[in-house]
Amino acid sequence: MGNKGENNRQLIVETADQLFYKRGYHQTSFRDIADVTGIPRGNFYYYFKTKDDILNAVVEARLQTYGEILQACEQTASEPRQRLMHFSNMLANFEEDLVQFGCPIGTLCAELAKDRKDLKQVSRAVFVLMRDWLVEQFTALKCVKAEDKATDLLARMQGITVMASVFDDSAFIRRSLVELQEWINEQTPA
Amino acid sequence: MGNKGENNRQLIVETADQLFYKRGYHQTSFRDIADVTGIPRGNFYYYFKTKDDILNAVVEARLQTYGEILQACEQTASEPRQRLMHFSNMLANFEEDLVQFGCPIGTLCAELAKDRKDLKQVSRAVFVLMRDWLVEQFTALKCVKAEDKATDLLARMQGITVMASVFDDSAFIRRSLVELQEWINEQTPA
DNA sequence: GTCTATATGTAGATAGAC
DNA sequence: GTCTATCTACATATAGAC
Repeated sequence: MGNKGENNRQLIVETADQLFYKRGYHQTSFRDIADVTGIPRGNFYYYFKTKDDILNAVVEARLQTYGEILQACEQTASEPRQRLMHFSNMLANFEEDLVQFGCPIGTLCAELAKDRKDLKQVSRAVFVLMRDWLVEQFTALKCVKAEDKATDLLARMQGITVMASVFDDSAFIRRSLVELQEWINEQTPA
Repeated sequence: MGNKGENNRQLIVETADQLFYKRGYHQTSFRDIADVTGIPRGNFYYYFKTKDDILNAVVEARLQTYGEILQACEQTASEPRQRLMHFSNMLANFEEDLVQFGCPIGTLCAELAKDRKDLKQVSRAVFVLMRDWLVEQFTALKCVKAEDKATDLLARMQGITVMASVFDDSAFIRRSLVELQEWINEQTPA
């Protein structure tokens, strides 16, 4: 009844999201997306003008997804410190994929920073979303320099993910998560 | 006198090294390397069988380069803690490129982890080189769990680089380096 | 809205003259 | 050793029938 189109569009975006993550943006072709979705290559241009437009839609979808994750962190815990704990638990929750493919957001920005700075700016919106939320939590903890703490936490998680992937070492994630959560517990009003 | 060939080979490797860093492996074509070096595309196959072989040569060259950097850290300082300080100073020394293109080794491994795990294993040799050296330094410091400390330091540096690149923020590198060096100073035998 | 056929460009790789 | 011309495959994107 005319909503088949929207279903197809969503299917393309979800599939592209996964493939951009697990193969990379440049290494994902329309053929790849067509093979997974069963939608012919030519149809893509009914929904999107260019491949870049698909990336824009993927970033929008990720903003939605990670926005919901942040909401879940808020609803599961009322105390900011516990919310940060839940946030950092993402390292454990996505352990297997992180080791194999790295962080979906970090690796996308890293890839696009090299030859598509315009798209990198688009992709980093997901990091901005998370950083802003983290600033709220550190501010609620009455930490000094909440902005710095927020970026520090993201940097710690990115570094852990990069090295875990380099050395195919999921145990490193688990060990580092313990240390990271100790660090979170040390964050006080000063 | 027959050594022109070796010069050309070295020129190809050095140019590929730079381009693989600043554009990425997959996004660097033979045409790109030919344009920079002035060597015709067809000639590449006199020196290398495949593009993958060029990557292997680039990794060998990087092992040489970073081996020399580690030697310099050793020769500049006799105390292990000071050697670690010099090592971490790489963040400041390469600040501009790190913000624009990320870490040459980290981003290469991250890219290849997605669709060329075989080449990722090759590329991570540079990390193994650095980690082994760091283990020596932390062991000389009589730290417990020197292996863990070595990987922790690499992870911290990777995370700092990723976020600095994401937010185009070289000031974040400088601030984080101060905190990282405080951490190095806290590493004691206990 | 859906699909096939195709245009246009470029990738890695090869052949063979010089 | 060096260079040009070319092969095959596949990329994004378009045209137009149904």
